Amino acid sequence: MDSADIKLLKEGYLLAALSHQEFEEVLAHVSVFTLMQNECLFDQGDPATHFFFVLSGTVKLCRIAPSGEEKVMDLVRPGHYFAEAAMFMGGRYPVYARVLEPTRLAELDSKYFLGLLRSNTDLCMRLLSKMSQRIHGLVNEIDNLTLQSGAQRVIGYLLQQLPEGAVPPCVRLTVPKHVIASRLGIQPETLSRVLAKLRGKQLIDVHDDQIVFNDVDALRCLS
Amino acid sequence: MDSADIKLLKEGYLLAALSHQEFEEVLAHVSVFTLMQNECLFDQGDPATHFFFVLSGTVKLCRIAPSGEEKVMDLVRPGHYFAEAAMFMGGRYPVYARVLEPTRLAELDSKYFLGLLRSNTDLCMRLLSKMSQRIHGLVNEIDNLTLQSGAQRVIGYLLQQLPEGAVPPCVRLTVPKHVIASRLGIQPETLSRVLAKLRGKQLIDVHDDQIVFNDVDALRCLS
DNA sequence: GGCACGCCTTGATTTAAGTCAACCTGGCCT
DNA sequence: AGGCCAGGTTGACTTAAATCAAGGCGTGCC
Repeated sequence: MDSADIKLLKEGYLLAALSHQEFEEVLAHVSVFTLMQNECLFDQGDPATHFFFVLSGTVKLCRIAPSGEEKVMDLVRPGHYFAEAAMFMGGRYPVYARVLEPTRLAELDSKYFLGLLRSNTDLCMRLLSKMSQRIHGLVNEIDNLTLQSGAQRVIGYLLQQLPEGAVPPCVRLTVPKHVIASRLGIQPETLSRVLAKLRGKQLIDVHDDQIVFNDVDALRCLS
Repeated sequence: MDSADIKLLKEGYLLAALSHQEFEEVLAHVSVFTLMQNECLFDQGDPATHFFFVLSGTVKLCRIAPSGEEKVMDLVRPGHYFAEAAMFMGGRYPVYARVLEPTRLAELDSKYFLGLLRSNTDLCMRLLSKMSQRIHGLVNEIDNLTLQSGAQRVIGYLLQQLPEGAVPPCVRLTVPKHVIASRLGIQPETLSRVLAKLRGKQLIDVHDDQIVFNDVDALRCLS
């Protein structure tokens, strides 16, 4: 664990509220390791003994429905925590976690962290706020899934990925397209067709995983 | 505000962790009032100065999409809080709230309650747990909306409404059908057709808002 | 090299659900 | 009573997306 890792970890919202001393204590309870592509971190239904922070790479959180079909619930990128909700539940992981590429993770002990929370009210408040935001985000996602068409969801996703100052405006898809499709609740074929149609309208150019936006405003209108 | 109200309020998860004395203090900051059918409690975008608890009746939480379409996000029944997430955000209500029938509400001051939280860690922990559960619930709803058909969602909703020990197994729909349809992300016509089809298969009997289940196991298989 | 495999694309077809429209019913109003 | 309106149902039609099927293309491996 190098100093860049430590900086990243400290900036994550769960630990940002800690005093320097508290943070050092937490560090002593963190273990860092790397998983290879496609390795599984935990299975849906495993006891939630730990929660995690992504240092580099990408973690895919998936849920398997009773029917056997599976749905990508989240793609966790560097600088973000995951599985912390399961910690408060004190139960089991409601999803399984697999890495999409070689991924460095920090693993934190749930019991230890719960103890820490009990002794730090401010931290609690920040957490409450963060979790509200997450709820807000999920509510928005439900919006998207019910009130918007597949094409609108694709455009919304692309615009969301767009970095602020990019000139010309473009994005690089950092995960396979079929993963994006699942996240948007559509089939890979449909995603492919939507992109083809946008390309036909000259609104975007697609070269493999590079997407250039020719008319951001027009796209924004469509979403 | 009678003793039944007070009991209900105290059993709600937000206040359950309070000591008797703290609870009495909170009571002094609660105001109770009744809204008539279709009255609006707050609008989407209003500053989130209060959060609420339903003593009797039903509150509909709706979100209006940029396109102008609207979607029922939640139906809050007696014994449940709502708008507490907005309190932690410290911003504005992301939904509007309207009552579906004459409804008694308890209104709590956000600033006061935040102060209380700062002085009570246990309460924080309970809240964190509850909010995790809510997140869990929303994740499940996203499941439903993406990998289940409309018919499956309808069946799932009906089974969820089914009281434990009802013989014969039946439910009464306590809200208008078009509201249920919106909540399930389908059109009223589709809901009507799904129910008609289930009736055709002898799986249920429908008499207005009374629905009798003829074969719960078969339904469970279909969901 | 040549073959297999994963990922993506494209076309043809099917299906689920939305839309549009007509109609029925019961409650409510003057 | 008569008329009106909201809520619900049903039918015909349209549309969006899933499904099925084929083929392209790059990568890795024997």
